Amino acid sequence: MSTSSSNKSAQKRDAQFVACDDCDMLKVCTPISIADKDFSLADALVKRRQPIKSGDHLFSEGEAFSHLFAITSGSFKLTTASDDGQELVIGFGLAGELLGQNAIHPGFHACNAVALEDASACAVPFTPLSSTASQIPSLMQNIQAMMNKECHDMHRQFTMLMARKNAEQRLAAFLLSLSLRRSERGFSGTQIQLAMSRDDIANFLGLRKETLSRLFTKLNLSGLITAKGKQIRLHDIDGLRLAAGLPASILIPQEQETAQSA
Amino acid sequence: MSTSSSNKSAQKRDAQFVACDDCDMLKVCTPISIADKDFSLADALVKRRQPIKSGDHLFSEGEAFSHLFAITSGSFKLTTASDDGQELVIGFGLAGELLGQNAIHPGFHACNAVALEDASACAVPFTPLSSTASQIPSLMQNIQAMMNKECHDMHRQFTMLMARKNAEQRLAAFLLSLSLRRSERGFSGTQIQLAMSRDDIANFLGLRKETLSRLFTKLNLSGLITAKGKQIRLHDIDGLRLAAGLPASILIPQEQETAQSA
DNA sequence: CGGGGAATTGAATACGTTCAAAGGCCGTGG
DNA sequence: CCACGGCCTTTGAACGTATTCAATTCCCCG
Repeated sequence: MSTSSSNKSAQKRDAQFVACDDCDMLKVCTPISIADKDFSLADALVKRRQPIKSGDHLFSEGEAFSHLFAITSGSFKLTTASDDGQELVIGFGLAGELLGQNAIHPGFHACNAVALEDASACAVPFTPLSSTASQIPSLMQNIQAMMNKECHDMHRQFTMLMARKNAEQRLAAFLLSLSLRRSERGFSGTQIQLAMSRDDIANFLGLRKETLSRLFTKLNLSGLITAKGKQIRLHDIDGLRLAAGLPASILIPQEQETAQSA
Repeated sequence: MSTSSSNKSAQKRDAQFVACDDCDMLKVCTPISIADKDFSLADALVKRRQPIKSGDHLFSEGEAFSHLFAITSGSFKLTTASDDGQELVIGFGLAGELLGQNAIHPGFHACNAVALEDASACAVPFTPLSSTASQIPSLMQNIQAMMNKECHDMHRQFTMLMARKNAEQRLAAFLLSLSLRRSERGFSGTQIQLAMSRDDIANFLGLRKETLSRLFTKLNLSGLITAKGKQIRLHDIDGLRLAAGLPASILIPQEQETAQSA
């Protein structure tokens, strides 16, 4: 849908959109297209680039699982209700990333996906996908691997990021994680326009917004970043890694393992 | 090794062992036995009740994945090296539970499994298992479900238990989790003989041993538990749930979802 | 019975939270 | 175009919780 419209804003718009090549769903979409005689099966299955308005739910906690989603633009926060009813932010979904995959097993969504800004997503209905997958081992494997990676990242994230780091380390690690995830999709890793509020970040990191605010100020003063509202610029990645309590990046060019996906 | 020895201690010894009926591997073992003409295929595949000495590794970080393990007696701690080389306790494995399943996907173990006491485990070689599984859908599904449950528990554990609870809530939640997991295998849920040291618990909970010690004292004084060394007695489950910041248990008889597997 | 590691206790400190207030940004309406 | 109001963010000060360092006690094992 968004591939139409005027030429004028195309430049700017495309900069925010993620190409299929940069999308995590590629490994799902491609086998579908190739395997079937009809080359456009993927197109037939996938509802491409559905718009979601800021604040709207892509899916909600408890909802039956039906589709896998690939975020093609915008971003989402993943939330769940805590035992005492508070909103818990348990992650963020950025353009190019997948959402909903951890609902495959239980069959229902364990969290809400709320658009942090106007966004769009491709929706892959899972029933035809899984029946296709059962005939295409590589597709099944891709889906499996995807879910497992997700699981591992989550585990690592909480083991490392949440439990044993102090406030400053958490924020530094969070910014680095965002940076890395953006880089992986072809966005700038040093110039970041945050979509989420300080509250959401604080909630996600298990801190208070006041604490988080002080930390932003501190990182600003130390020269590691320039944070002006939601515009963040990272000046010193290695310095941030140090501040995050992570090993220096020099030795690990492709640091898949140490990267926490938020 | 421990299956031999005198008759005298048999009674006591068996009390610590887990029967196949109480073992998480049952769903894996049973389909193998049934599916094959040779009813004893499971026996042929599974290396039953291998002894592991206290302090020995069932598997180690980085090691190639080859077997699924079912703990038939004793217990293990799961550890990994943190970024700065410290030991991080990321979980515990109790009798009747599975170990190694989260190594299936990456193909290598992401953590160490260290016996906290003399233990024994059944080892299921994964290659024949997975080839068997590809012919038996239900087996494959069971393995899948197993891994997914693990993933969810882990996620929930860290989301809820680690990140946003204070020290007292963490300890209370930890004790409740142990209690529940023991109950599920037919062990007492109120009388617990800890296999792990205070240090290991503190490490797991992201606290200092001194803090943990003070908390044990506090819970003792409040009458919720009696902790004398590694002998723990839980007196008031609902009180503990309250202390853990969890909703009361009354409404949820089978609280699979709220149970954090440590 | 003695040695040594584990566990507990105490006191001072550091870190994050809480409560309170001020500042800044943005959209609405005059 | 500016003024107003609301919300998000920042800053300040007091407080509470967990950590740190140090000393002591307990308990297991030889």
